[in-house]
Amino acid sequence: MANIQEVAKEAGVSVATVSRVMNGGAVTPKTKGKVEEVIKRLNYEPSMLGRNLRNSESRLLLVLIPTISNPYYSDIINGIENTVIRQGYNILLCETDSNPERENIYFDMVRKKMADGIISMDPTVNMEELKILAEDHPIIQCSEYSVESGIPFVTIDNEEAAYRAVSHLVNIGRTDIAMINSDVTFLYARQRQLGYQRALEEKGVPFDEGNVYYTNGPSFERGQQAMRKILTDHKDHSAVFAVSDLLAIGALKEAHQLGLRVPEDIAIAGFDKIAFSNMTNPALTTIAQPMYDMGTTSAQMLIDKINGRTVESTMMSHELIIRESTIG
Amino acid sequence: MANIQEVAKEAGVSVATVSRVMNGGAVTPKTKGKVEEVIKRLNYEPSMLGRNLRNSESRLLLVLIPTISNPYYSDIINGIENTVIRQGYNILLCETDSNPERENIYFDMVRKKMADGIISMDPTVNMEELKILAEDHPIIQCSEYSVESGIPFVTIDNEEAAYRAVSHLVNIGRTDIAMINSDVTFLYARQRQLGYQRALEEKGVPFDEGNVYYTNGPSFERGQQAMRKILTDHKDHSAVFAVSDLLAIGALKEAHQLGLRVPEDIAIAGFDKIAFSNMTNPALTTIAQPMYDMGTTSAQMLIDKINGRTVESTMMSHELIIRESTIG
DNA sequence: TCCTGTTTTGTAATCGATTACATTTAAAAT
DNA sequence: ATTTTAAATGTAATCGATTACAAAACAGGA
Repeated sequence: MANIQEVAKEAGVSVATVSRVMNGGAVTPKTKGKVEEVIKRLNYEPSMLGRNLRNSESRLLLVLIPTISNPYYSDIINGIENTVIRQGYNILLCETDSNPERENIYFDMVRKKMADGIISMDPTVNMEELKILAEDHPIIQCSEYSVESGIPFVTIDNEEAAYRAVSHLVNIGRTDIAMINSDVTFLYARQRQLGYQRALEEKGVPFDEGNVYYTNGPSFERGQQAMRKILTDHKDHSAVFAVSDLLAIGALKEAHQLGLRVPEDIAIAGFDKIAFSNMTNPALTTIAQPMYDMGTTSAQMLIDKINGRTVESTMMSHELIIRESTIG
Repeated sequence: MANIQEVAKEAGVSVATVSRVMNGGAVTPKTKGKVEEVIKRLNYEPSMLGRNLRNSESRLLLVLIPTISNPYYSDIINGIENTVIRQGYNILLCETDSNPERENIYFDMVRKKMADGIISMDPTVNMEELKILAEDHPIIQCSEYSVESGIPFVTIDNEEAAYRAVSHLVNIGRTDIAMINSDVTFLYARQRQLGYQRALEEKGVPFDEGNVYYTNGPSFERGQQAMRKILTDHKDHSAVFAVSDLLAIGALKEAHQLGLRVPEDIAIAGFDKIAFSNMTNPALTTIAQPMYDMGTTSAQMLIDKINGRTVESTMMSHELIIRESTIG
């Protein structure tokens, strides 16, 4: 592997000239041609390590997610990726597994200059640590956020979205609605519960804490468990609102397993519009978040922040997608 | 942000001594304590950029996948991640979108020393380019591979696995089996078709090319399309073998949509045992690959290769998981 | 005390690029 | 032809670590 010195020597010029040829500096067409010929002949590829050290940047951005197995993140990541690649950056997908140790490895990468910034989408992130890190390094929150942290964020109006989903259930005549929530330590969980509550109270249905079933994270299995609990409680719910599609799909599976028809016996609505929400039978009513745009927006915000520009938190729009699981 | 120079000056020692304190060299307990105090006080974090340049390594490994939205990869990636992190590496998840341009960006990262090696899981990878890259850089193929490339690989016996799945369908009395294959430019697709063929012929059912439905990639939508075609061809198939769970889940959805009962009217088997294969209704019969182990194995192979050790290609075991979609 | 051998510490080169500044070369103006 | 001005090129410092080698400090033995 040739380096810039060898190219310079072979072409009979200085390293500065080679560098200029590479980066579009002022060089005579003649020398440029000569150098380019040598570059091609020696198969020279400039080392990013040298350049990065000199420029004290890595052009690597971290994207923190709790797990890649939740398809919720895939479109957001797509948006991020397309945005940053166009500007000469790359992303490192960081799966924390909600493990503080793992998380710390990634924080360390930023501290040690191996990454230029972070987009955090991890609801389980250690906000204290993140806040401290944000004092010295560019960080953006996407989807899940904390206002008090002072770290810019991109999100949707969770409360309003949940309100709309639950209102829709009420409007099709299902007032007896159970809620499958995840963990109220997460802001989105609290916000969506508020929306659920508001929709019910507005229709004169008193809010009953007993109708909210909390799970330990938004996974398929937890959705199954919650649904089993709901059905064995024998409260005759005619609808279920789950705060995530994975939970809803789990609930759907369990309802079928226990011989119920969806939506005839029980309607189910999810949240997020992950790809799989359309693959179930019946297809799932859900809330669509502008995933891709949330990705591009947060990515651009991060790059702006890296470049010293000031950035503003953004609230994005959402949409209720009515499908088979709540029709009838 | 303090650097090693400032720490050295502040502690009244040389940079060499600071480096030794950081990396466990020989230092007097007294100096060690003094330096550590300064490190803590100045909040010093050694820059990886400097170290990496000096050591000409990045300790970053690339993992090439066509798309993160295919959950097939998540467990493999988990295995890779756990293995490499323990050895001081990190992975960069690279989504190529089957786009040669994107792919080239990642290849460039290796050429430019921003990554130390590659685990390729992308069936659409440009094998010519990969082969050339492998001459100068450590590369391992996982799951999808090419023997002729000479690049070490980790895989399962696709032909045998498909043979078992199809034999199972025959054994439950369904000899009239359609196959939903992806693209035969992929080795796994050809191998699984061979297994399908062998299972049929062994039971005296002649192979009929007309019963194989090719799709443009293993996605849910393609599975739906293929199933629609199968059912409108009116050949009265009593079973479908799909080469991937996503295809099978699409087929399942379409069968339901068209009013068929699974497995009573038509049995469906998939391949890969992705998490969602258990969330459908009915749950999907499928082939389990030792995903996590494939991840750890290929990761260790890559690290071995980086360290100049010789590595051998590995064939891993698989398992037929019989579930509701083929019972009855 | 002096010498030897070992351990600790420091000096300076190195990794591979970029870039400020100095110098040379070429073009334009007189 | 000479001076002025602009463009091209080169020299060397720099980014922040590691490490070979040199030098200094210290211990033990005579």
